[in-house]
Parts: sequence; C-alpha cells; structure tokens
Amino acid sequence: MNQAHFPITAHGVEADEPRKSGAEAEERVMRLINDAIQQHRVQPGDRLVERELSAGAQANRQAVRNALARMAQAGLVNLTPNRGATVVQYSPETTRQIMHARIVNEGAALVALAGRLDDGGRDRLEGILRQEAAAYDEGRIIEGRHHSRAFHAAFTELAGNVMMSRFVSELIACQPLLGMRNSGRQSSFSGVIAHTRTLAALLRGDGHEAESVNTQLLLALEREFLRESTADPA
Amino acid sequence: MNQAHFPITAHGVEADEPRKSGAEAEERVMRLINDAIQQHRVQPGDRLVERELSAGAQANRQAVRNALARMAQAGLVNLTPNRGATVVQYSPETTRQIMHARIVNEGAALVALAGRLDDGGRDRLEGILRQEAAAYDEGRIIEGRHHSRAFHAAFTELAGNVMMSRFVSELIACQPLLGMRNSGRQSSFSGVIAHTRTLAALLRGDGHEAESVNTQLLLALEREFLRESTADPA
DNA sequence: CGCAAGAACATTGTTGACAATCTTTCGGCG
DNA sequence: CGCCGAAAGATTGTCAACAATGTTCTTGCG
Repeated sequence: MNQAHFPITAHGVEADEPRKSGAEAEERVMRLINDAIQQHRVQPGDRLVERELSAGAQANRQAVRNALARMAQAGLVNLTPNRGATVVQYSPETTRQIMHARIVNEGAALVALAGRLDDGGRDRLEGILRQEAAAYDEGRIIEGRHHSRAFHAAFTELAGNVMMSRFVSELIACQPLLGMRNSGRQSSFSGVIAHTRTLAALLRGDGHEAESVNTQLLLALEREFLRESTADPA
Repeated sequence: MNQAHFPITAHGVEADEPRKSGAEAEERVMRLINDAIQQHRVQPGDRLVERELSAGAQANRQAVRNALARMAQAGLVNLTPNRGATVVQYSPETTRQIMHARIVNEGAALVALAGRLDDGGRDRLEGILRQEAAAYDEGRIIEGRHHSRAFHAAFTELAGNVMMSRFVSELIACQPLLGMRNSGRQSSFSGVIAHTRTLAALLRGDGHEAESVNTQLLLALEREFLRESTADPA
C-alpha cells in the first residue's frame, strides 16, 4: 500500500513547544491522525510510523505508542506485531455492520431522548445544526461533515446512556474511513434536511419518527459509501 | 477503599516460567485480573498495583501497564494519573445503563440471527446451554455464571456483526462487577430457563419472541443487581 | 538478465534506570 | 492530646539505550 511520505506535519505550528508528555501528548497524537484522516491526507492502508508521529505531534514515542494502541482498540488502526500500525481499510461488509450498529444504537437513543429533551439540549442540537447548514452552504464540505458527526454524537450523548454514547462515538469516528475511494470528486451528500426533521420530531416527543428519519438517513449514507467503494476510478 | 493485600497470585503455577513479554503477557495480566474479579478475590474500589500484577502474571511492568490501559478503555478499571488503577465501582444508574445497552444490542442480534441459525451455531448454543445447566445443577455457581455469559456472547457473535459483538462482549465482561455487594450469600439466580426459551424461539425463527424473552431476563438480572447493591449487610 | 543470499538499513519491542507524584510516618508545636 | 509540616517510603510516569524483527538494497551466481 501507500508508503506514507508523510503529509502528517502540523501546518501552522509554532516553533519548539515544550514537547509535553502524558495524556496530553496522547491526545495530540490522536488528533493528528484523526485530522489527517478527515482531510484525506492519509488513506486506508497507509502505514503510521511511530517516529514520524512522534515528530509531528511533539510527543514522546511512548505516547505515540499508547495513542496507537488506543486507536487500535477503537478500530481505527490496524496494529500488527513488529510491523507497526496501518490505517484500517473497511470492507463493504464491515461498512454495513458499522451502519447497522449505528442504526440500532442511535435509534434507541432517539427513542429514549424523545420528550425529555431539555432547553439546554435543544439549544445544543440547534447550534450544531445551524453550523452544519452554514458550512455546507458555503461549500466547506469537510467542516460540514464534522458538524454532521457532532450532531449524531450529541443526541446520543444527550440520551444519557454513557455506554451507548461511547460506542456510537467510536462508530462515528470511523466514518471518515468509510467513504474514501472517491479521491477526486467530493460527494456533496448532506444530512441537514434529515437532521432538521429528526430534531423536530424529538421536540414533538415523537421518538419513533425521529428514529425512522435517522434510520433512513443512515441507510442512504451506507448506500453512498458502498457506491463510492465499488466505483473505483483507478 | 480496600488496600489490596493481594490475593492475586496464580495458585497452581509452575516455578520460573520464562516471563514472556508482549501480547502474550498482556493477555495473562488481563486474565489474572478478570479471574480475580469473577472469583470475588478483589472488590470494586480495590487498587491494582503494577508491581503485584507484574509478579503475579510473570509479566513485564510495561505489559501490565498496557493491559491496564486496555481494561480501562473497556471500562473495567479506573485509571487516574499518578494514582494507578482501581477496580471500577458501578453506580446503580450505570448498572441500568449497561443493562439497557445489552437489551438493545442483544435484542438486535437475536432478531438478526433468527431464522438463519445454521447447524454449527445451534450445536454451539446447545452445548453452552448444557454446560450451564449442569454447572448450576451441581452447585458450581461461578462456573454457571461463566457459561451464562458465554451464551449471550455466543448468540451475539453468531449474529455476525463484529462491532456489536465486541461491544456486547465488553458489556458482558463487566457483569461480575455489577452484583457484588452480597459478599456472603450467593444469589442462585439462573438464566437456564430463559436461555432455553430463547434458543427455541431462535430455531423456530421467531426473532421477536427471542428478543422479548432475553429482554425480560436482562430486566430480571438488573433488578437482582440493584436489589443486591441497596441491601448492604455491612 | 533474473534470481537468490546476505548485508545494510529502518522500524518496532523491551528493558532498566531515573524523575515526578502521591501516601504514610514521624516529630515538633500549640 | 491534636494538628500541622517535613521527611521517608512507595508507586506511577518518562525516557533513552538496547535488542529483535522486518524491509530494502546490493552483490554474486546461474
């Protein structure tokens, strides 16, 4: 696979930061990799070399190692002994499984949340939705996607089940790796309309409608991902 | 909390094994802790000292560290900076959340599995169920519980969704920590009857009946856990 | 020219020592 | 007698050197 001539170097980073270690450095490494994935600067299959990450995130190698272990457990990275870490490459079947897991758990969250969404929660969801719509309107697709994921993560978290929230967050985190074969053209798929309908149903207290809308959205997303991965231009 | 005068030492272990490192040692450490939890040799809140685990599992300290990190991410262990690891202590609310997450995901697995359970899967579930029933009949409660968890893990795995299977496995893994306040008396709660009905419904292709039975079982288990944790004899 | 064996290189895995932090103990003071 | 504070001890966190493994390049042979 791709050899990782690393585009992973912080772009506008200030010179010689104190190279802090510990949990902070771990977070930095994970952010570095996640950002690189979301901005399509690394592709599934690319190797993630410890030394490069260490330099790129101003972190100790041990911190890099810990971060990679965590991301491997979260399913974002493939870690094979003595051969290091690579970005995972999801098969169509795994794509379907991820989306089904999301349908089930996000659906349960929406049903649980309907009717007991307080003002704070409503404001939060409306805020994210507004940012998402604005980003898509102005053509900032990647940022729009980010807000879209935040919307799903937010209503799941608001439902109050910590376990399911963590799980869904993990599933959402691997979304940038699902639709990735279309190197050139950016699919302009947007969930703004569905999100608006979901939020309206939530406020109305109609959990099943919210779940249904969300399920349809996720199924459409799944079709999009699978279409992208079969129509490989290379 | 309890100070961990460690009962964590392998009982019938042979002298001076080569103290292997790496993934193998990590597995050993996790087994050591899991066994200690399941056999009630450590309680929620107990500290897990790296040096003791290192000695008990014939493992390097780094391996212990990695194992603890993984178990922390899985939610079995609480890891606070500079103060080490403790066995997690679930609140009643978290107990409810865990059981609800299991209800949702195991239910989805049962619905997906119904009707397309092949002979191999049926044999596997029947085998586990037989072992479970035998263990309870002969009064080996802890082993019975083990097989019971294996049953839930097995039908979830057979459903074929790797993500949901991993998640449910994690949830099941923290079950020994839920019903734990009743130091002395062992609750003889058994899921054998419910499991039998679940399996029958599966073979019949009636996924919703299987889901319903399983949900009722998990709710009963939840009540059992909550009853145990409120009725504290100390 | 193709291919295989081996050396040179690159990368990951492991180990032990040291530093930072927390906990306990002991002594002094009010 | 109780309490505050400092030292001693225990435990975790960090680091860099070393070992083991994998990869690539070169070289010699068929």
